[in-house]
Amino acid sequence: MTSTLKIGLQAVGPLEAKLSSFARLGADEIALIRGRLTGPQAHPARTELLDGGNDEIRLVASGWAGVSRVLADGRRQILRVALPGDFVSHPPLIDTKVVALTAVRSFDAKPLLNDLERDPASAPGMREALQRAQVDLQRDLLNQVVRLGSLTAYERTANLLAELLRRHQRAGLGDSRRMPWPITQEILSDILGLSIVHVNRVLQQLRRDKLIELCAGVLAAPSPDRLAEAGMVAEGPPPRPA
Amino acid sequence: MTSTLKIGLQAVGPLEAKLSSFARLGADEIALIRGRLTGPQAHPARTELLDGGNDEIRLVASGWAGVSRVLADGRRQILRVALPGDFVSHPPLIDTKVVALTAVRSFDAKPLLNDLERDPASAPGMREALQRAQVDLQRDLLNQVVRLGSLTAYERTANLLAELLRRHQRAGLGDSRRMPWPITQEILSDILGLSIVHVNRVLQQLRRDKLIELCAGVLAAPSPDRLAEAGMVAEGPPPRPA
DNA sequence: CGCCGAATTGACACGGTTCAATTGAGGTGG
DNA sequence: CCACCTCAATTGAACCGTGTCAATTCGGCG
Repeated sequence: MTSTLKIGLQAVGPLEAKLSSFARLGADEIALIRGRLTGPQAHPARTELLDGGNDEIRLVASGWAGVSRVLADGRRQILRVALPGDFVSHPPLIDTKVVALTAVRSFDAKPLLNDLERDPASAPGMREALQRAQVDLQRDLLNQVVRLGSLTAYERTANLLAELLRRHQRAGLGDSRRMPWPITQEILSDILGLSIVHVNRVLQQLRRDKLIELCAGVLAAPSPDRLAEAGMVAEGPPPRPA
Repeated sequence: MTSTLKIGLQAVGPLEAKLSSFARLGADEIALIRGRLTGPQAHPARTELLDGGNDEIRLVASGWAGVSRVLADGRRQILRVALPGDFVSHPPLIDTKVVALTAVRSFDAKPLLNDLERDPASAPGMREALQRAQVDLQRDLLNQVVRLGSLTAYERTANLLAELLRRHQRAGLGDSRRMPWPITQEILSDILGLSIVHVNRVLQQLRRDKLIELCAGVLAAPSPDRLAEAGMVAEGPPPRPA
């Protein structure tokens, strides 16, 4: 077993879990995922994930990535967070890059997706799952607009944390109450469109309100429901289990 | 010539102009647009554009529509504005509806899109144009996140107005300096995530700064470039002309 | 031990909201 | 033709959420 293969086996976990939550996958389809992921790469924090290729698509295998736009005067907005199991590609918005928020490992997802496009019928479960994942992505993006446009700092933060918890759970990372918490408050402030100082105070308030606990790189929510409620989360029905 | 056909001929204007700005369309393809638009409908302001059908897709022919989410306590965020020539469908986010911001006329776009899906090769120009329009839509959505997350009220407003000017121009409605302005400041405040009172003050400031003029339902920008600059607009290269 | 980035805290400034009242512009009925 | 109603736009004043600046503490890590 080569080192690459070892990495590959770890890597499929989150993607496999995520897709399985959207549609039932056959053993052959899971094998397809494992066999078609190539070009493993390690990205130190703060580096870009994509090079020039305009149609590049990579799968985040571990760590958190962010789609971020930097304005002329230095303000930075992170448009979306990509967790393990998520795909990233060049955003159509100018001055917008995909950067590693933590250390990240990724794979080239082009071969896998090309195969599917060429012969959709060969992996019907995958195809449906990817479609649903795409819809989910769009939903989270719309929700990010609501977060930034209509929620207070406190609600905004709770809303984001609830979303990240759900996504981690779906990717098989952590349970519904706990997830890794690898990012700084500065990064969080760039996601939420708040100042770093205010993020700090909001997090403290959330802790005082017993909505979250934060220690040793792990974020725990004693009651995910109360957290979601505080964040005005609009919950749809859970996806069809596999 | 029936009344419906008359409406149809007016309706293809914006869509035809928009798509033509993305790819060269053959005469047969334009005829396809005209022939395949059915189910014309008139929507009074403040009503929903879509009924139950989950896969419904409609083309806005005149007026402005908005994708809006209403929170439990009544706060409303308009996620995106749909102008003539834009398609609308059920958003994946819960509690989110497509509503008429002004009086709107629309068509059922399903037959047209179904034809294209069934036989993509029959209208290659259309296919490419629709793809580019889709990318453009995604870009505007990402930009809405930046607007709400990182820009001040003044910048936010300038940025939105610049975007609406560009989109109107692309749809062949008004030139690069002028566009119809059919919405109230309350609606604008729901797009920008600001209070109605503050929107009023920002608009006055923009007028004092000679960035916009507003009268008789028409918005004029003496210098679109300065407006875009004030809005921190990240301009990409213009689309390939037809 | 000493360094450095991240987290935390306090004081203050400011952008934006809220409340409340006024003005202006159609639209309708007497 | 005027009176009246309603909704949108406008204005003023007070309030408050959030940003800014600056200093301090904390926690790894060499």
